[in-house]
Amino acid sequence: MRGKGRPRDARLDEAIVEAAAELLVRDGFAALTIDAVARAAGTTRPAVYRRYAGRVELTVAVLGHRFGLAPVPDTGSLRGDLTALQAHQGEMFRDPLMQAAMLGVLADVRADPQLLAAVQTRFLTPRRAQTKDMVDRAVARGEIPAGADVELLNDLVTGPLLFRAILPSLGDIDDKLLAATVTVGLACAAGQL
Amino acid sequence: MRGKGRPRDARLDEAIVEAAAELLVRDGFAALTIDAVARAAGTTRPAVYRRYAGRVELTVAVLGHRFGLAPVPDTGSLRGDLTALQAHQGEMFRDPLMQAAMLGVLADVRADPQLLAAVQTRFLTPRRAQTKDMVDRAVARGEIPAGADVELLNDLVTGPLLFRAILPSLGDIDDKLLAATVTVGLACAAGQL
Amino acid sequence: MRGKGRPRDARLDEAIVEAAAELLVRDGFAALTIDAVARAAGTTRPAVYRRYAGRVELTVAVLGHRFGLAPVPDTGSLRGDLTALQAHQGEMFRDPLMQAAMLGVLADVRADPQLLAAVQTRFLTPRRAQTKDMVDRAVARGEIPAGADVELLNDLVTGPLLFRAILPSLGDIDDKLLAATVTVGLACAAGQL
Amino acid sequence: MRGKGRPRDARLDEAIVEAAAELLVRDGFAALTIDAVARAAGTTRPAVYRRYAGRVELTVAVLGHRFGLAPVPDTGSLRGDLTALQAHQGEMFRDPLMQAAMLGVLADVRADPQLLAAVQTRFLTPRRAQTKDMVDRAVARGEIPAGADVELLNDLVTGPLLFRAILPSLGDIDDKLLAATVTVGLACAAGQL
DNA sequence: GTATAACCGAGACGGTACGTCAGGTCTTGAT
DNA sequence: ATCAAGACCTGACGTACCGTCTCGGTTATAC
Repeated sequence: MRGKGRPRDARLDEAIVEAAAELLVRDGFAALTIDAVARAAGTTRPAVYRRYAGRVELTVAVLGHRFGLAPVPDTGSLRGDLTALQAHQGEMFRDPLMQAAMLGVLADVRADPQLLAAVQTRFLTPRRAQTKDMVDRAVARGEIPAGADVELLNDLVTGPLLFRAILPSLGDIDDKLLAATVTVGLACAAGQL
Repeated sequence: MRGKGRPRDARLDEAIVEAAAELLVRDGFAALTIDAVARAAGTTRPAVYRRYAGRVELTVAVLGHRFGLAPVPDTGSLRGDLTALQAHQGEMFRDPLMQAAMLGVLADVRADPQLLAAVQTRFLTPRRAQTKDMVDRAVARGEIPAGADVELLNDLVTGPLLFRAILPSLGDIDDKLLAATVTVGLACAAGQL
Repeated sequence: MRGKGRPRDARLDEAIVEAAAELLVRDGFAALTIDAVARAAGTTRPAVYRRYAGRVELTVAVLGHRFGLAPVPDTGSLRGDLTALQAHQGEMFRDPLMQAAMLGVLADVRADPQLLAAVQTRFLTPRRAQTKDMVDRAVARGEIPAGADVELLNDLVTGPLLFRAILPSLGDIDDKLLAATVTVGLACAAGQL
Repeated sequence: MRGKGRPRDARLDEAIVEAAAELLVRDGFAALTIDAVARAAGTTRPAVYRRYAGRVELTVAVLGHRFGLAPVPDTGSLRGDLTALQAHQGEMFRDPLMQAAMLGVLADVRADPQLLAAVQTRFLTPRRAQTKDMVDRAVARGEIPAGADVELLNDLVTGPLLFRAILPSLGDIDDKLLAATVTVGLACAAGQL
């Protein structure tokens, strides 16, 4: 079922993604050019363009490769689930690669609706579903009443982490912040917000 | 008292800022080039460069011009102050200009420490001071005990708004979100987080 | 045997030379900018710079393209050869393109020895060789004694044409002038000057 | 009859012309900018522009200042007059200042008819008149018949000198050339061309 | 004596053109 | 159909210089 011509070099696939990740961390998204990636990967521009339509698509692929699907936690309590989720999110937003890449991708994505949809289905929707499952389980357990606003919950606990990830001059994403967001999340789930 | 050379054309000052604002809203920060701004303003590149060192500085100026110093509210109660603050922040983050410009600026700012400092002193520090005043007044009134973590408070109430502003596919920055953040802010100020 | 990269667009080659020629005739060499050429040719500056190092090189190429190697005449007599040569030179110096371009090139060439050498080998040396051949043939035929000063001959017959070509207010390069220079050339070749 | 305002600084007048002459010889006409002249003369651009409309006008003034009206020679014979004239012209065309400035002026003059007229009345017309006087005297003396073509004569004797002045790679303007042009001039005056 | 006017320096302005960089595309010849 | 190599065309860059203008101050003539 494979095409007729010469097959793609698998080592190039990997070299390109690795080169992109390294360049992102070292020089930031603004300095990420397909040219630089190709050079760092020991190949040429067309070889990169054959795999990715542009630097945004490449960066999204790099992020997806590194920060794949979150491990769905089921700790038995909503507090435990939320704590695990925030620990995971904290780790992700603290990662230098994520910090370097995130803003640039988001900035460029605004212009292209197609790209926006791709990012959404790859990153946002799964997380949202995960949060919903978490809340549903808590409702089933009788921990909280039904009817919690899952979107609100998600944004309240994720927003502060994102905020600190964006500007390096703000405080770290430390345990105190994570604990506070967990408390906020519980209150929101309980319908107190 | 005035400098010695030929004075700057005030109409150009305005035309440039207006052209930049319009282009930002229409095409986004990624498509904002000094070239395009100059053309749209009916002038030439050097005239723009004489006023701003680059597109980031220009964008920061546009934002500063539109979203000048926040009106310091003193409503007599912490709840009132927080509500006013969040209403103001909500309006700002809902503005298409802010949404179009913010991410690009933040992305480019990461690389240049000098630029970062400029953005910080122009936008972040004043807000932070404002929040601190608000809390101090509440302590003086006896509404809350001293010792609240002002930074944490600020990030908890601002982060969710920013989050929704970043991706147009998420929910709006509606009254429900603002009310929730006010409640979260009060709890934080009261030391309950 | 062709290079490896993408071949040059032949239509651009032509469009650039044509645009340059047209602009030269219309506005003169002083107004010939790479910018204007690129615009008139429907392309961009780099495309022009890839082909020519600057406006002087471009102009030299245009002249070389239009006033290629002179057809070597051998009419059987020195008088016939000289008449043919002067007819050809007269036509060349009467051409509006040559009149528009010549002075600017010569003015700029003075500064750059490398450019000077290029112009010399492209335009001066061939003509000089041609004149020498003409005289040698006449000597072989027995028309004139050996030992004529070829350089002197050349300058005596070319100088007056150039002089009239330079300033449009002087007289035309008419048949009377051409006939006079032929007579002068014959006298010079015969060693009477 | 002098204007009302502050009179012009005569030392500046001189400093500007001298600076221009020096720069012309050193760097050539192509590198002659009003800015450089002003700096070398120890003044500012507006002071130069107050005196000359541009670099061409300035250069013309410099040339006029240096190569003023030719001393009208009347040696008693046409041959003597022509020899004197050519000696003078040879000296002029050999001068580095003339060689540096001439071509640039002529190139720029083509575009501007007004400038062309100025150059003509300042340089060409006087010379032409001089040649005519010379021929008229010879006719009066009975040396030659009336009806000689003065313009032709002028171009035949001046052209070769100009030609050698234009390109530094050609031969010098030596005595042999001057002698040849004198002979040519005599032949022309005698109606033999 | 005072007003007027043109000059002076200093210096920034608006704008044209420059020469270059980097982005994304295309062609070639070979695997 | 892929690979490397490499040149292509284009949009945009940031800079240099031009000729002009504005300023505060000076120096002559004219009222």
